[in-house]
Amino acid sequence: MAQFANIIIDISHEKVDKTFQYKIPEQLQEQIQAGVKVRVPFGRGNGLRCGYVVEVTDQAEFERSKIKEIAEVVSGSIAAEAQMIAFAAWIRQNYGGTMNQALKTVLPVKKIETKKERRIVKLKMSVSDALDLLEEFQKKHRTARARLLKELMENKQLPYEVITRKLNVTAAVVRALEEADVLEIEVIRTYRNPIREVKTNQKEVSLNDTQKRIVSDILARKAEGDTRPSLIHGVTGSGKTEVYIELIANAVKEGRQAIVLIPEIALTFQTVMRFYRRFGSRVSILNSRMSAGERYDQYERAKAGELDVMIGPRSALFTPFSNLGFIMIDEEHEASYKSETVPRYHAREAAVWRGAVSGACVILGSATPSVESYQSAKEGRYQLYEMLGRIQSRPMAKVYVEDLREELRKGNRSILSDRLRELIEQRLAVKEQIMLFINRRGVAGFVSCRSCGAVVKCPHCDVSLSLHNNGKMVCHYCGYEQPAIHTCPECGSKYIGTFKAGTQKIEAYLKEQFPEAVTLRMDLDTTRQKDGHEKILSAFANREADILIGTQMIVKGHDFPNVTLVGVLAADLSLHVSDYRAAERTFQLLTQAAGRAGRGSKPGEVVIQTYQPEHYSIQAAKKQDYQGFFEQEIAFRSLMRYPPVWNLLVIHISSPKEEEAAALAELLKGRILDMNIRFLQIIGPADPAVAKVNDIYRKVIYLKQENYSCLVSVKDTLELFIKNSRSFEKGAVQFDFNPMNGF
DNA sequence: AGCACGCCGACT
DNA sequence: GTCGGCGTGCTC
Repeated sequence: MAQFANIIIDISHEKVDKTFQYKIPEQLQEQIQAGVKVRVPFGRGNGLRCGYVVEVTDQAEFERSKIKEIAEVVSGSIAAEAQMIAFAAWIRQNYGGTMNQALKTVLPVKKIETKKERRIVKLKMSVSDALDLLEEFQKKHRTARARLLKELMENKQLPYEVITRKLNVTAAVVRALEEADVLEIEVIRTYRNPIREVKTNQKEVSLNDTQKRIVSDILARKAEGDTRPSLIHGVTGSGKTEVYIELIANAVKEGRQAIVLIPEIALTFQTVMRFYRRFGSRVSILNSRMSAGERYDQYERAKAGELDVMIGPRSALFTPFSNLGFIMIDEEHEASYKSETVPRYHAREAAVWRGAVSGACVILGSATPSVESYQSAKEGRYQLYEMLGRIQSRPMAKVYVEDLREELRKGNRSILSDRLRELIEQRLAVKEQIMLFINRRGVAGFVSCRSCGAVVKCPHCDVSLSLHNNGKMVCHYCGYEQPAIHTCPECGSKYIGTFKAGTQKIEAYLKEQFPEAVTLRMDLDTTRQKDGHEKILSAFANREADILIGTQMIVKGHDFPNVTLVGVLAADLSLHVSDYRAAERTFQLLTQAAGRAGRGSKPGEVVIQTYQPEHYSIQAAKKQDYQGFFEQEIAFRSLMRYPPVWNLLVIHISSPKEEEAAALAELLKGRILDMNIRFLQIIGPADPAVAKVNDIYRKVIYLKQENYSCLVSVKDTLELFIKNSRSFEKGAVQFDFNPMNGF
């Protein structure tokens, strides 16, 4: 029976923006749980304040004698805020970290300038009277009053924060002067609306038969009480968005609210406008470019019932709607739905939880569903809907796979295969546009043979070895290492090494080969400035350039009707990162790239260049055969016991001292072994891809087990162990369940 | 945020 | 002395 409750006091001020521990009195035991609103004695005066229970525990984290008792439970509080606190508790439990870290992800940042109310202080007397009063204050050494009055005489009105912060005048002084009729305080509510006013067009779009069938089936299932999430597998251009909008409209009609999650990169003006035209100013957006204040305002508007729909990336999931009816996750396979900081939650899993708790309908959508989701659908945890035809029956693009080994054999050592070069020339001649795509991300130096395509792999893990700067080749899964090689072990060729070709090099090469063509380049360098991303894409959409070269950012979202040729320069790049999701990611990228070609009335062509044309992810992408890919991939995951068949928990250990990190890792491993869990596979401690960052040394341990909740309980045990062990004061430990990115 | 405590100049 | 006002620090 838990004795203590950690409580966050309901005062919006940084100084008390943390948890306080209280005893749970006997008679309240049953009512106390995360999210419950309570009243507690607080501060020296023991005045009763409202607060929310954030966590229930047996651990006294404070001197026991100083812990006070909870006074009472505030009943009937199923407020949005309480729900979000229960959400934080769930996230902490499932992904690790502290309750404060979980709260910070779930609740909006409270900052002084982000208050929903702005208080303005105005002078309430004539200047001559004020002058007399000022003299009196100065004479009597009432410095704070004098400072404030002088400033008010110069400015007439001042924001409250300026007075307390810059002028260093306490609230008590302001209140005293208010009572003395020297000044008055005006309260203004200000919300920032991030979307410009636009005429709305409420007219309903007519749905085709497939769209209608899906909408009515989802609604029927909901009416029957089937709470399972739905997965919509819809190819690019199949009209998924209309289905989402229809379902949202339905929830709104019932007086409920909707959250739409979109990967940040796809959150374009076009996308937002589609929702905005239908739902008007009751739609809002969140994005990472917004200031903390703007984001806070959006959460406040939602809480106040001024919004029906919130659109945004991962963090929009935490919009405090009180009667949430619908959660949509578009492009659900995207890695950006997994948080890269503690707590490392997955927005898809968290959305499913929130949907279940609030009775909201959860819809996942993708042209290339994640292996996890598709597996869930196959096993009946999700309901699957397929939308495999394009609207107006536009033909799918024609896909060519070009073997780069063959090109080398023919003597072509350039970055363009003969076919791609030929097709580029054709397109330039008829003034149609071309996109060239290179996947540079996560290319942690795998070594491949340009002659036969062989990639050096770990003999134990079936993932590529990475070439480290010290000349060794290392497996990031098990720590296996071997010296770097200079001839191919398969064919003896000396054309072996890491693949290096940046977007800049490619652009330079194209300028030389096709001097008449106008090129645009999109990568981290060219998009760093504000809206750089959007500028380049709209310039290309306006046909200001013939060829767009870029990394994966160019294959997401955006419609370019005049693009009829898409080239993938080296599909292998994403295939050989040392990551069990490499094949999945490659298939997704190739499919998306193919979806870019021929979205207008003209048919499209796609050229995929690769050293491994026989690989199933490339073959499946060529045939645009998701099913075929899935069957092969799930077999591989099953064989290698990777997620979603088994589950993986990665434990990151870091410390400023190398020996310390290694020692802590061993200590944790020892503790795990002590638990003596059956069928738990322990790998490591090993060095991660980047073993040292900012002079912090890192180690990783991988745990594999079929049962997810078994890994959660391992995490619980280790968290307790870490908390009670002094050895961990010098190091940090993070948990990552089923990671999305390479190690 | 709100409250108490300790410090400091001013005044009976 | 001691009173009133100001600044600081703490709140489980």
